[in-house]
Amino acid sequence: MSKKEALTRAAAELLWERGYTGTSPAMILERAHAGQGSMYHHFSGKAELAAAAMEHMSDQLRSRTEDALAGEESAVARVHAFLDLERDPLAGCRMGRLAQDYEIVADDGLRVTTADFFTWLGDRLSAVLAEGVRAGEFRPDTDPDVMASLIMATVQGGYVLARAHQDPAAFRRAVAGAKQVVASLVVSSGQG
Amino acid sequence: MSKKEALTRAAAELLWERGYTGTSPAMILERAHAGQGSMYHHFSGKAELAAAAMEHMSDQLRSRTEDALAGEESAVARVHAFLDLERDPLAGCRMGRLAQDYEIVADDGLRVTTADFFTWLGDRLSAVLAEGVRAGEFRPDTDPDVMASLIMATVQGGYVLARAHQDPAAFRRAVAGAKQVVASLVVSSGQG
DNA sequence: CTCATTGTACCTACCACTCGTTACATAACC
DNA sequence: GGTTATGTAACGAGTGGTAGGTACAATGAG
Repeated sequence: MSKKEALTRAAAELLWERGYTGTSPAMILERAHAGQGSMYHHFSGKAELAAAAMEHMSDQLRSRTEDALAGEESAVARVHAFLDLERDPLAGCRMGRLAQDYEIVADDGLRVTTADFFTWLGDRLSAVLAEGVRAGEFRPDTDPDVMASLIMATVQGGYVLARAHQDPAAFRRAVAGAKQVVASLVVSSGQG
Repeated sequence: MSKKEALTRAAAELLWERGYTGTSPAMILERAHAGQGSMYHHFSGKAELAAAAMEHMSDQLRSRTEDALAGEESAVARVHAFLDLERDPLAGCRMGRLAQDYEIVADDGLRVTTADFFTWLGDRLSAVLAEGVRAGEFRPDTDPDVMASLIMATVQGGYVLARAHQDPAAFRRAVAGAKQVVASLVVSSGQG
């Protein structure tokens, strides 16, 4: 693994654990077993390294998410698969946590990475839900965009609650609610 | 206003804007027009001042929330009133954002303030929902705890999405989803 | 030899904090 | 009444350490 890659990985880990403001170049260098020169050779500074790390994380998340949302099963099954993805509630969402960081939001170059991720995720969820509506699986009055927002927000909010309580159950409870809601949209169930 | 109060207020503002890690004593002193000695006279350090500021914010939020959740209207109306409370989506939730901060979570004394707030909020929402179920307003199979979690998570997640996109509409869309869900639990509407 | 890569030394600014000090109010003594 | 204790509030200089970065020399593959 090149030093550049080691730096990117170390930065990604630390951004996840401590956020942008809470991560110093020194920490990254130590974890990557690299000297300062390496970092400032490959990257113009902390912000550019963070941007690379964020792209890395975003790619990971997209591929994991796509694994759940693609496939041949029903739309309900795929949305549930998304909600059931293995997550670490106490660690938080790699993208969501960064969106709470003042310096990330202040630097448009960094913020846009998180915004693009959530735009992509919202579009994907919305598309799957819309498919489900077209297939007659979901009630016809289902609003895919609003439901996609609700699902994303529930997951993100679940992380917040779990961290506050230091209890993964808080996350699971919120996600359970989202699953109930999705299930209640299904036409064939006795709810419609 | 005493310097102690000025310091607490300034700290509360800055914690909201920049988080715990991103707020330095120097910033607080400047905003409070206080000298360093004042701060270390009234508080043992940054953590204790932050704790006081967080209590202050928690009290504010509880009173605003209670205004919405109390009252004589129906349970649906009160939950909707809670969801419709005036908020600043781009600023984020005073408590929720801090729960994302590494140093807050690492310091149990600080974290517990956020945990207590969300415990209280969850209990209040759950109680209102349970009332609604008992009154025959909500479907009898409604799970008040899970729905309370879902509502809290949606609001918290809405903040995350709004900050990522730098667009309050993202928050409103998530909350609109929550309101639809609450409405769908109502027995008398044509949905049951 | 050359040039991308990496490490060391150094720099300025800021962080969180300690400490000695002054300002001012009330209380106690003669 | 005057003046000396006592306690609280407020101030800012100074401290050791770290943040984020620059300058430059050493290394090593082609």
